[in-house]
Amino acid sequence: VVSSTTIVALYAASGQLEAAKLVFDTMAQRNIVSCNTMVAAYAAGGHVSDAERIFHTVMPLHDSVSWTAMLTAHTEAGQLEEAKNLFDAMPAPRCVQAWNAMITAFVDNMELSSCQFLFDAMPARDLVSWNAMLAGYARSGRLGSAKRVFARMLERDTVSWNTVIAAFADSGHGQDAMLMFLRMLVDGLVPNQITYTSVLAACCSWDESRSHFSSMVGDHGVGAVRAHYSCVIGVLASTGELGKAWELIEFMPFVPD
RNA sequence: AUUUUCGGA
Repeated sequence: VVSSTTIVALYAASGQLEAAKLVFDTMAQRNIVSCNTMVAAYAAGGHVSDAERIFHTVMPLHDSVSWTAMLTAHTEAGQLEEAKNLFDAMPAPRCVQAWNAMITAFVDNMELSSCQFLFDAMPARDLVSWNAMLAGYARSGRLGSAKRVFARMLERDTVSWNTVIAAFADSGHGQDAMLMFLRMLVDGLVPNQITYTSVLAACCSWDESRSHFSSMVGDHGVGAVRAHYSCVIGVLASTGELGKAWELIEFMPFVPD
């Protein structure tokens, strides 16, 4: 059961929902973990009714992972009301992950006041709760509130930093994004592919882009993806260096998008 | 072995 479940999870993680389903359907036995894995797989693919079928008719018992996975299925499908109902129907005590999933459901629907209410009401908050709240304010463009949340965080990880850096970069505050990036490095956090998507977009010259690009690959071992090239091309376009931009498009090891 | 937070799809 364990090895089959692992295979289901691996297929799901690589987006091969059909293969995951095939393995799950042909398993000799299933337990709560394998069912949870399949519910999560359907959730990620936006297949709510299939997730519900497993949740309601295949599984005899539910644990907190089952409930949280099902809640996420509704969120992914844009069903906020159903997500709320499921959250209310969950047996207490609800795990922190369920609270976090519910906060995310409100974030996806831009209901920031409900997010804040849940965040304040939950019995205990972890780093993910803080990051979810931060992402809510960042995504809705409420930079002031985002900064306030960030400042109040006692612990920050790469996700937290990525969220604020992206918030600044996306709102045209490139300088602030770069400053936050430097603070991130000073704090000893490890930048990843997502960090650099914002950092490269926040650059304002070819020299700056080039220096961050080589530091990305050389110092931090982050592989360049097409999005990184797109950011640099965007910088070149914004500075009017169209010749260089075209040259980079031809030079980059990706099909242009 | 499974669920919650950041970019992209």
